[in-house]
Amino acid sequence: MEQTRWLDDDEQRVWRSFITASGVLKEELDRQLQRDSGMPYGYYGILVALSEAPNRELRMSELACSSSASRSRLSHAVSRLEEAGWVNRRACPDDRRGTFAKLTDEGYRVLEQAAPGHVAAVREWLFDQLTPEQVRALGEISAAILEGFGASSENLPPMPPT
Amino acid sequence: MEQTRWLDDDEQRVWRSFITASGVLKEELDRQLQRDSGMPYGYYGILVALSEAPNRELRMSELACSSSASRSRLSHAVSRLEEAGWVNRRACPDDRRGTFAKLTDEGYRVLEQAAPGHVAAVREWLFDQLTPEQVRALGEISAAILEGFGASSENLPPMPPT
DNA sequence: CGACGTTTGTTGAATGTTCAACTTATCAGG
DNA sequence: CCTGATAAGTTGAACATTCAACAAACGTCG
Repeated sequence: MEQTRWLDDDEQRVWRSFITASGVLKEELDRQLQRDSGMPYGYYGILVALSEAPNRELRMSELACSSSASRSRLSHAVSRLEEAGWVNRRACPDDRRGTFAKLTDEGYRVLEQAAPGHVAAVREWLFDQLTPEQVRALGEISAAILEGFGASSENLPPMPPT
Repeated sequence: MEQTRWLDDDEQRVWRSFITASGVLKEELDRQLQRDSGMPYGYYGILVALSEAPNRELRMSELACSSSASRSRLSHAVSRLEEAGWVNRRACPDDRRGTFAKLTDEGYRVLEQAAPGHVAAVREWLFDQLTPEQVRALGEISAAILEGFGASSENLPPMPPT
């Protein structure tokens, strides 16, 4: 094995700032959504992905991809969303292994009601803190990180309806 | 109430890229640490914070701050770390409400063993994907986001020992 | 002093996530 | 057609995190 290339002080600072900032931001968004709309951030992403799909439904596997969730997480999450009446499951006719998840009308209404507060929070805590130049840079940086995981910057996930 | 200022297409792309990239990165680090060292990322941060403290111990409240954890989360986490024999609790003599958490020798050894793999992962998935200019920009962007939460860029959290 | 508000830390319940195992179905080759 | 490999989705157990409630100790100000 090779010997470790430790982070120098600058890298150290950047790394800690980044991981802390993204963590705090996500936690605050989670809290905001939970408080105002009774769902964690991840569930919001699932509803958004469904809301943008044709007929507001997707195969579980596609939904997992769109919302960056593991199959297992999605399965559990959809069960909860189904209990809440926001999503329905439907068997896939073509592939008998498959399942469709479909956003219900009520789910869509809940999403419409949740979106403004969520977007306001994203704006306040992210975009309002950055210059236009920084926003552009952040986009490129994020894309580069995703590239590193082999995730094409295509089929990116969640956000507001309309 | 005002009417919502939705994200335009560019903002949309930046936002989704950012939240996805930071999420995937954190998940991969979590998986790497769990697999190679049997602890989640948050626990690693706690051990690092302790390792950097004088005498390798801190008041629970300071530790919570240093590792960006809620009091409750920290309390549960330290209980687990204590069961693992990596951390000890000790009553604070000055303030009888207080508790010190102290990294054990074994805990330090575990941390030493975990750090190289973790740093290698951070380097591979973050720094290796970015130009030096992007790294610099990411540092400033992260600091700006933290500023927005009133968190001074001071007392930033976790990373490798030595 | 002494009452009230604050800080510190813990706890238990509810919830979310992960991992591994499993079932069922599709697909590709022989 | 049959077999083995792969893919889709679910499940349960173990674990982590959140929230609200709580207990105990400070601190302060009348």
